[in-house]
Amino acid sequence: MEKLGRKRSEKSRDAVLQATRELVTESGFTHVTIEKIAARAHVGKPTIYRWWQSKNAILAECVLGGEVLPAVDETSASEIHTSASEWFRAVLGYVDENAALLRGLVAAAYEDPEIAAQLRAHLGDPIEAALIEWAGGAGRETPLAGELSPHALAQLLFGAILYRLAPTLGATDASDVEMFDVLIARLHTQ
Amino acid sequence: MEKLGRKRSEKSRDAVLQATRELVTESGFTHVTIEKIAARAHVGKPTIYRWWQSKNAILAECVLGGEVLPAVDETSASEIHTSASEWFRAVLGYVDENAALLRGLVAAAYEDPEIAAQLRAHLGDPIEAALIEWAGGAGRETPLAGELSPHALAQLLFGAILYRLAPTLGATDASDVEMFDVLIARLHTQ
Amino acid sequence: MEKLGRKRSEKSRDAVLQATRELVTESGFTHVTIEKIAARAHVGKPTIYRWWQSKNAILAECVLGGEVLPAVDETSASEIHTSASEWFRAVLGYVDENAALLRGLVAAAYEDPEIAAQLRAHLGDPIEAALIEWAGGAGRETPLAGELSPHALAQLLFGAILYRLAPTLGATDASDVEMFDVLIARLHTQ
Amino acid sequence: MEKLGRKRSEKSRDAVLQATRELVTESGFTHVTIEKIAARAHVGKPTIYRWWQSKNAILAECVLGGEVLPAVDETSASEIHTSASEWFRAVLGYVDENAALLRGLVAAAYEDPEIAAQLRAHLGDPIEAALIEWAGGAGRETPLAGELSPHALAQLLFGAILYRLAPTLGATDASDVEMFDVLIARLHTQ
DNA sequence: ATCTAAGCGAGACGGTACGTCAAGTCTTGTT
DNA sequence: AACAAGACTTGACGTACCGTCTCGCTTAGAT
Repeated sequence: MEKLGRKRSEKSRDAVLQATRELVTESGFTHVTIEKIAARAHVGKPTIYRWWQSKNAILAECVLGGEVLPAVDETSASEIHTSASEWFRAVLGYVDENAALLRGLVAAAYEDPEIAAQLRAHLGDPIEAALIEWAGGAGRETPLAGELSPHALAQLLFGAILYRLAPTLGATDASDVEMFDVLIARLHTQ
Repeated sequence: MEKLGRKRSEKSRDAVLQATRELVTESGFTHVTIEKIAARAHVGKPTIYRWWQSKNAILAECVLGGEVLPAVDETSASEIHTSASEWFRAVLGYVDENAALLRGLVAAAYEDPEIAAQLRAHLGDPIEAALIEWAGGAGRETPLAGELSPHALAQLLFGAILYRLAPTLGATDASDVEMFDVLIARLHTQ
Repeated sequence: MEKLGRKRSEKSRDAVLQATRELVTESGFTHVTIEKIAARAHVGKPTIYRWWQSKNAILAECVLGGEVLPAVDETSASEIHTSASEWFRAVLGYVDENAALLRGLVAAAYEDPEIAAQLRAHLGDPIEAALIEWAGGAGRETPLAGELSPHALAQLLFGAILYRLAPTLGATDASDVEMFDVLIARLHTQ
Repeated sequence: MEKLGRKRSEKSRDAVLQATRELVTESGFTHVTIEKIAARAHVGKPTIYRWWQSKNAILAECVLGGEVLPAVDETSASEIHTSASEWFRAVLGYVDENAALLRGLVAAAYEDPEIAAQLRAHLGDPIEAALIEWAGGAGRETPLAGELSPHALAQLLFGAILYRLAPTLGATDASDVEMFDVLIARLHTQ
């Protein structure tokens, strides 16, 4: 038995995501409503509810929809610090570009574990994986005596991103990158 | 010209704060409404709007109302690490005790700069002040070569608290304390 | 361009009007609130505000919604008095049957010209038209010397209805009909 | 035991009545609130509630407070029509001067029997008494065959006043006076 | 000449209803 | 069967007034 009826309209999907991006950027996630999204996207509300569970889910798909973070290149040990530093700069670049959207998503994550899980999957886990890779693979996951494990360092970096995203709290200057450079240096020192 | 009219009812004030604490703990900040607070506190809605600007403001007063963080004791240099470690443990204890309320407050901070400023004033600034104190006073505020400044370290610790508060993201285990111990060791090492 | 979307629910419309009729009869128009109407009719407040401008407008539609007054039969000149007397008795019957609703509507008319206009259109104008018909048509509209014009008589009868509706003021006995009989006799005398 | 404490402040009383008169004239009785009266009169709300039962009661005292209608002069029979006509003109003059206040009072009367009773006592009863006087005293109260009794005529005139007060409904022209002249002529004819 | 009880302006209180906004569901007709 | 449009019930919003209740402060007869 094959499926009957019309296929899902990609045009509507894209219009919804685009409208959401615009509205969040313009007025902040709090002031975005499903009704405004539907109106801006020329889409019926039932269409939205058919495909997304909540306003949070639309936002998550906006931010984390495609490929989010760059892959880690395999590099020689001598270039690790340079490569890692560049990689984290790219991460921060992505964060800054999507600051308004991510801010809303982070706010949502504090009340909705589902969103928190998606944030972890698309942001936290890749960071930790990259650090483990640089630290020398899974075998080195256990914390070094008196030093930070890749896991702990990932937490720290994720926290730094959360801090940077908070309005007023975090400046958007380069201090985070320098912090990271100092910390990453600890990873391999001995 | 003296103050005329009836005085503000402290009973109502306390009832509102207590009701908010209960409701946030029971169902999460998102599901708390002004109407439910008013009903639970046996208080009229206008009374709430007379004294608080928003639901966020009530929450902020709940969490940050009294004395929040312990003061830093003056200690001898030899005891710095012990003392700092204990102090940060106390901070985390406060955070864990008020986790549900703080989670809501952090979520609000991501959309409301006013709340963000209060969070910084009551949590971030005391942490930074303590670190500066331990680092040897204002004269040592500038970052040490290859090390973390007290300011950067405060950002890192605040970020760690944000991470710990996020549902699913942060575990409530002792790892943050250990992270802190490692980092604080860097402050004075040279 | 055709009409899109869902049609207006006649069920809701009828429920609102019925609930209003009941509530006005039970407790008087002053104590009727939109919220009570909505609750009794099991209808949302926005639905009410979508279709009616005010509480007054709902009441007006309740009272003046359908066919209000009986038409005037064409009758031979000899039967005019009998016929007119019967017709006015029917008018008073309608007034008495809807006394509670009309009382509220009249009260509203004194503060809201819109309601006053509707009252005139559905009650005053038909009365005047009937009197003109009995007086011999439009050609006889001008006042007879020393007598009452149909227009003046209509004002008098409308005033008598207002008086009868006022609580305490007007008795609900038959005196109005007799007054009318005396007055109508003046219309055609000579 | 005599009364202790301060006497009622006549200044406050007058200020309340004056403020009410102004507010009703400016915006209509519906939009007048106790709070606005208190503010305009520089008077506390409890002072108002201490002396008046309701907003209606304040209005009633505004309109019907002093001497309302002129007394009927004793006149010779030959001058009755002239005298009665002048008297009713004076009544209509009073009505027109206080139209805005009376309109509110009439609206209130339709929902509040207390107000209706006051209206009858200060307006309806004097009219009926005057008509009885002109008709030749109490002995002539019974209706004349085929004519209107003074009681019926009083109802008619009161109704005409109600009609004249209603917005849109009644014009403020002289037609009511002429109507009255025609009717009063019926009183004594035979 | 005090004392003291009531009246006073001001304004906060617990409530009720307002009119609006948005949520998520249901209906209608079109593609 | 999925779509755009839009009416539906529900429930919370923030505001306006209600009528009551403190607040200190007059004010004036009783002591």
